[in-house]
Amino acid sequence: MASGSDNGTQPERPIVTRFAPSPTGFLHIGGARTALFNWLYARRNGGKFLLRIEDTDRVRSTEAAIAAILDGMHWLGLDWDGHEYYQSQFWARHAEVAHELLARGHAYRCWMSQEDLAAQRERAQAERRPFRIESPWRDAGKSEGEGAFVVRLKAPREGETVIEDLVQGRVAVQNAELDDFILLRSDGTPTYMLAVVVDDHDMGVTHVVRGDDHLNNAFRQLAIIKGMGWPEPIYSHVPLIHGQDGAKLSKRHGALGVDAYRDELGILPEAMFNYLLRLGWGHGDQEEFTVEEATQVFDLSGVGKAPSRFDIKKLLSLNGHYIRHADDRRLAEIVAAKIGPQADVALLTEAMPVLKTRARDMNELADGAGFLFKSLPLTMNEQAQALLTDEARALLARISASLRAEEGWTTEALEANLKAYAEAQGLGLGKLAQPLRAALTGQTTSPGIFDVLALLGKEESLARIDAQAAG
RNA sequence: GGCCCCUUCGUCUAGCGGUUAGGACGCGGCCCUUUCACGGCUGAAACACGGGUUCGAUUCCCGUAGGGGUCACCA
Repeated sequence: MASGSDNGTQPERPIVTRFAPSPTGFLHIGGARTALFNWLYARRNGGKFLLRIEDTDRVRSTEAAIAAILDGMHWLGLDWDGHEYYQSQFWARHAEVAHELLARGHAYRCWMSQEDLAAQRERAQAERRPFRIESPWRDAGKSEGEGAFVVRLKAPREGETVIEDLVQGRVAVQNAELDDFILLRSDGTPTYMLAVVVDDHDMGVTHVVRGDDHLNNAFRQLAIIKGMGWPEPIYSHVPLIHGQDGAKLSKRHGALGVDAYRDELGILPEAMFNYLLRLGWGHGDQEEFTVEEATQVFDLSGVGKAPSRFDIKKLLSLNGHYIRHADDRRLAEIVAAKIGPQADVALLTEAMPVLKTRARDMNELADGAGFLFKSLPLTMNEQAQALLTDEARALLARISASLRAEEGWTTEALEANLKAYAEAQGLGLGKLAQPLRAALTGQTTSPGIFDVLALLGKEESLARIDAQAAG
């Protein structure tokens, strides 16, 4: 089978991928999909999938965000190998590498002030030429400046850097475009650019799968990797996910954490898994994938290069599909938690087969189950109220009498009973079903009326009917 | 603006020189039917544009337009 599982660069090494979120927010759709692709690629190829929390930004990183990310990954079934890594633990190592680069002549100390830099930038702007930092310290040899300094990479200026990206294909950039970015800040702390490279190397990461907003960074990072003489990872830059309007999905743009999809929108993890898998990736005409199937056929070479839009309608549709195929007891437990203490898991489980074809998310499912736990007097919605005309109430009274005589209170017996009654009265079934539905549920939509009767039980059914019956 | 990437129905996608351009979501219709769903059938709906290359381009190349990403002592 054709496969992008390796492009020949490091064929001997076992595959290691990683997901490296920064814990400044919750696990968002885009991050979840990146994690999913990394996980699938590792699982598909018998490799390892690692998790590294990029908590270098101590101010913005929070414990709550870390917990939410781990929780979201557990929910989606994305398990990582070994313990999770924390980038902040490796500061000393990052600095060590920076000094190694210094020693090798691939980096230099720079005493340029931020003011000097701003002036340089302004001048470039005034002359309408692209700005690229030009530090006088790049080739200053052993000379030293005064006070605080940063360590900059001495980026190559000749030639070009090429990446054979599993998703993007061959991408080349002129080295003249690269700048002497900062490795170590003036307070001695490492920048992200240095830290990722060092950590990925130290963790043995062979395949870097991430959002394509990092594509440009890859060229810079490669300069560090080459400077250290380390093996180059194989990159896969996955296109970003956009919102319905085509704009980048962001926090202020309706992006939610996966926990919100679970708790507020009532999405099942298998639906989210499947939706994310199919967003940006395809495998022939297949729409539905079990986790097992996905780990057998997923390949990064099947990931498209264009960004894709998040479509809640399709997610919901898939979710409805998975609800219909989900275990009744499991669904009942989730619904019971939404309904509250009056919910009865056993009854919900029994009702689930006729409930679950009518819901696309767990909230709808809970709403649909609501009638089971109502108590008299029932609250009627407007349409139900309108159905209960005097004529209908009179009919209910007669049906009540007929039903009272029913001994076998099963769906089948009730169906036979009511059909016989309707026929005897020369009425269509619809004539009695709707008033019954209104009386029994307070609504005009519900599962089949015989099922409703059976689920409610004889006593409760009759009580609800009698409450609306007249004449 | 510089650099990089992208462009098949409204959306997610299949396609990898020759197809009636396929599937899914959504939308319309029909069937099933006690309501609403589910399910089944069916309809409308796309190769951004312009040049090449070729016997033949959705497919390969180059432009144009449009979209996206990135240009920090953030990650």
